[in-house]
Amino acid sequence: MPVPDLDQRAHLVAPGLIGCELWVDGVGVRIVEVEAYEGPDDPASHAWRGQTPRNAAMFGPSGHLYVYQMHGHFCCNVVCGPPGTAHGVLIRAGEVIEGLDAARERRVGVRDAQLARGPGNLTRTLGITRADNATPLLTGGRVRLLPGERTAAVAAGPRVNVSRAHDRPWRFVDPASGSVSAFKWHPATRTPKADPAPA
DNA sequence: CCAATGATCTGCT
DNA sequence: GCAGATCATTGGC
Repeated sequence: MPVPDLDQRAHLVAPGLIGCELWVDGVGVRIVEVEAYEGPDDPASHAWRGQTPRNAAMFGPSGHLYVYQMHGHFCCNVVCGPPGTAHGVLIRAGEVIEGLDAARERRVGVRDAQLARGPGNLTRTLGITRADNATPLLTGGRVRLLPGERTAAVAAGPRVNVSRAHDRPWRFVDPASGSVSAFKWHPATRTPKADPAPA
């Protein structure tokens, strides 16, 4: 699975990232779950309302990392899309394939399969922090995005814990992996059926 | 300056 | 499976 062309739109890049590898300081994971966020066109994106100090990295060149902190956890995105479009792919989960000892040390009492299951857990396992925001992924820095083995299949579905734009199936997973989080609707919008009161 | 929001995680039932 | 904790960023007064 080669690293996809990161200048494409996020929802085209996202499925191509499944099976690729993310390495930080000797710890490597195989990406098994991602979500696409398409900047100002996407109500669920941090970039929807335009550029702010926090999301500035997403407006920068593709192939860089966008790290943000929320609820006391870090989440990381691969910046992609045509220049200036602020598209990004959130890395939601991965399987640790190298550096297991270091990974286990960072997450004591957690089963191997869920060391990097969930965005916040993944960054903690890899040791990614806000200091890695806007770091380049393709030029041999501390954080590197590398090609990996091709996966048997890639499944698409609605995004997790996003309160808007559920109709876009921009969550991509490797269905063969045990490190993928369960489908779950956002608490505020979990009712798939149209809630009443149209007019 | 203050209050609300949010791409989450963990623990308990 | 569900409710609560917890923290930085944002928008408004």
